[in-house]
Formats: sequence, C-alpha cells, structure tokens
Amino acid sequence: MAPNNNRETQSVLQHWHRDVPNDRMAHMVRDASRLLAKSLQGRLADHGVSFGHWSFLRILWVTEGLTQRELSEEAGVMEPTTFTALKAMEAKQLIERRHLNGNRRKLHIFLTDKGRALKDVLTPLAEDVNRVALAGVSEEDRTTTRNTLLAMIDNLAIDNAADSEIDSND
Amino acid sequence: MAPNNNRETQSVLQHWHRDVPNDRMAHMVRDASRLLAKSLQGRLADHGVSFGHWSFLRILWVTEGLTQRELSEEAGVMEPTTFTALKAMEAKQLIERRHLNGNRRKLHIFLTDKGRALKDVLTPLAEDVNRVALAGVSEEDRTTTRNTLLAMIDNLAIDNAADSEIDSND
DNA sequence: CCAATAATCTTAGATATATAAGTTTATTTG
DNA sequence: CAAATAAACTTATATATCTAAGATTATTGG
Repeated sequence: MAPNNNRETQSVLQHWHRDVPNDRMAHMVRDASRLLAKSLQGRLADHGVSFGHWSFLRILWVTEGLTQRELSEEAGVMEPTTFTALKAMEAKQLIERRHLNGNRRKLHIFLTDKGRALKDVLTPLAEDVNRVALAGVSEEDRTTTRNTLLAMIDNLAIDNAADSEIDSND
Repeated sequence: MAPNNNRETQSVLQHWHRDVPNDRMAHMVRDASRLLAKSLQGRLADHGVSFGHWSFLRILWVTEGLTQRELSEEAGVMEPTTFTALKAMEAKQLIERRHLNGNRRKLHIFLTDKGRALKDVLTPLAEDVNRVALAGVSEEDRTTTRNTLLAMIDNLAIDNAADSEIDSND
C-alpha cells in the first residue's frame, strides 16, 4: 500500500469535530463511505483484488449464473459499470461469461475456481472493516443507524425516480 | 437530466428490503452516499455546477483565501482532486487563484462575484436533498445516526493511518 | 410471419476520486 | 550562506462510477 503521512487523518477528524451543522448528514455519509472504501481497498489490494471487483464477487459467491443485467441490479450500479468490471474480471480469470440455451443476448456470469476460492480469503477482510468501523458503537445504535440509512435510501430512490419521470414526460 | 426508467429504484429498494446481514453497514453507507450524490447532482446540474465543484464552493462561501492545500484538508480530499477541480472552476470563472505576499509557492483561492452569487441559489438545493433524504426520521434517530457515523469516521481514519504508518516503516 | 418494439450488451465520453512521482519554491541547518 | 530537506503545486495514470447513444438479438402484435 501507499506510504502516507497522517495529516489526512488529523484533518478528517478536525473537520468533523469542529462544527457539524444540523443539516449536513450528507457530508458525514460521504466521508464515511470514502473511508470505508479506502479501508477495504487497502486490505483487498494485498490479494490483487480491487474494491469494484470485490462487490461483484460477493454477489457471485452467493449466486452464480446471473446475467450482467441482473448483476447490475443486485450490485446497485448501472450496466456499463458492471460491464467494465466483468470484462476486467474475465481477463483476470476470476469469472467466465457464457451464453446459455442458445440465447445470444443474455450473458450469464460464472466464477472460475480461482474466483470461487477467494471467498474464504476476502470475506473476513470485509468483516474486519465493519468490525473496526463500528468499534464502540452499541448494538442499539447500530440498529437505529441502519434503519435511518434504509429510510434515506428509500426516500432518495423515490426522489431520483421522480426526477427521471418528469424528464421523460412527452 | 437523464431519461431513466425506474427499474433502478425498484432494484435498490428490493435489494435492501430483502436480507440485510448484520455486518453489512458498509453497503448501506455506500448506497446512501451514491444516492445522495445523485440527488444533489441532479439539482445542481440545472445551474451548471457539478457535485465536485459544489463541495469547494461550500467551503469558500464560508472562508475565502485558503490555499489549495488547506482547501484539500477542509474538503477531505487529496490535493490532485482539489487541483483538478479548482483549475476547472477557474476556467468557469467561479474562482481566482492568487499568490499573496510574494510567496510563489502557496496559491490562495478567492471567489469571483459569479462564484459568490451562487451561494444563495445552491445552498437551498443541498438543504432540500437533506430534507428529502431524512423525511420521516425522528430528530432522536438523526442524532444517533450522526454519532454513529462520526464514530465510524474516527475509527476508520485511525485505521487507515495505522496502515500507512506500517507501510512507511523503514 | 414480419415489422415494430423491447431487452441486453457494448462503446464513448464525462466526473469524482485516488496514488505515485515530478517540479518549483521556501525553510532549515551544518 | 549553501546544501539538504520539506512544502506546495502539478502531472501522469488508475479506479469507480455515471449518462447517452449504438449494436445486436428476442419478443410481440398486426
């Protein structure tokens, strides 16, 4: 990983321990998201796996044979994101992309043995990040936070969809 | 904005309303962060401002004359991110970059009238996103969530810094 | 059954972010 | 004070993501 002075750490902490205006939840979510990604990325890098690839591996460890479209929905990203990641993962021989039953449109994704074997190696790393991140937070507060995030996700998904509908009125 | 069917919406909701494993806070934070960014981005786009530029404008509306380095710390991003954003913002005549007191190393950032005038236009948009996102969440739960996020940010900043220190041991 | 429509994947190009390394300028120290 | 070091900005390059639009293949409805 990268050599890095820890001015960064200090500045993030200082930043949030000064004044946190009541209406700035969004910034906290963004900072937390970036730091979570960075922590996991550092751990995954030791095994040659990027953050983006890991998010698809996770899904495939549970269910193989999904189409690219289905994988996109499951991962919560747009198709081009999925496409790019899967092409790279294919090149790294983590997955295979196969047409099934003579359907030449849908591409189904399967893990290679190599991709499958990473499960036991990488899963603990993600658990470790979650454990570290939530150290000192009570189970009750975790639940409340999860519910708040869930509410935000619902509210925003609806908000974004409403915008799209207005645009596509014709 | 983009025409968009709302399959996306449904999939995000379905995704999180199925099984949310106890140790997957990170995914919720990431989803929430992406949706928050997207919501704000849609609103800012109507005024020709990108999400990245807005995050520096916010800081400058409070304090002008910071150096690029100081702005990076304040925004919580690395210097190249700041550099790229500020160059683009300069080209759009939202800011000016000036050397002060004969110091030819530090560059201080100042708003143009145009950049300054955006404050009253854009601030309500961010407030709107926060309001929409947190609809139906009690003040108590908001506070708990904020505290949890703050704890996560602290924990992770320390974790990332610890990694860096190990790397730069020599 | 074939033409129109829809689904799926792909390409192109943009934005937001990072790390690593280079350049220039200021500061420090022998 | 001059050489070494550090600070600040810049360049180069990579990753993760998006929207918009194109290409191909399936499905559907007249």
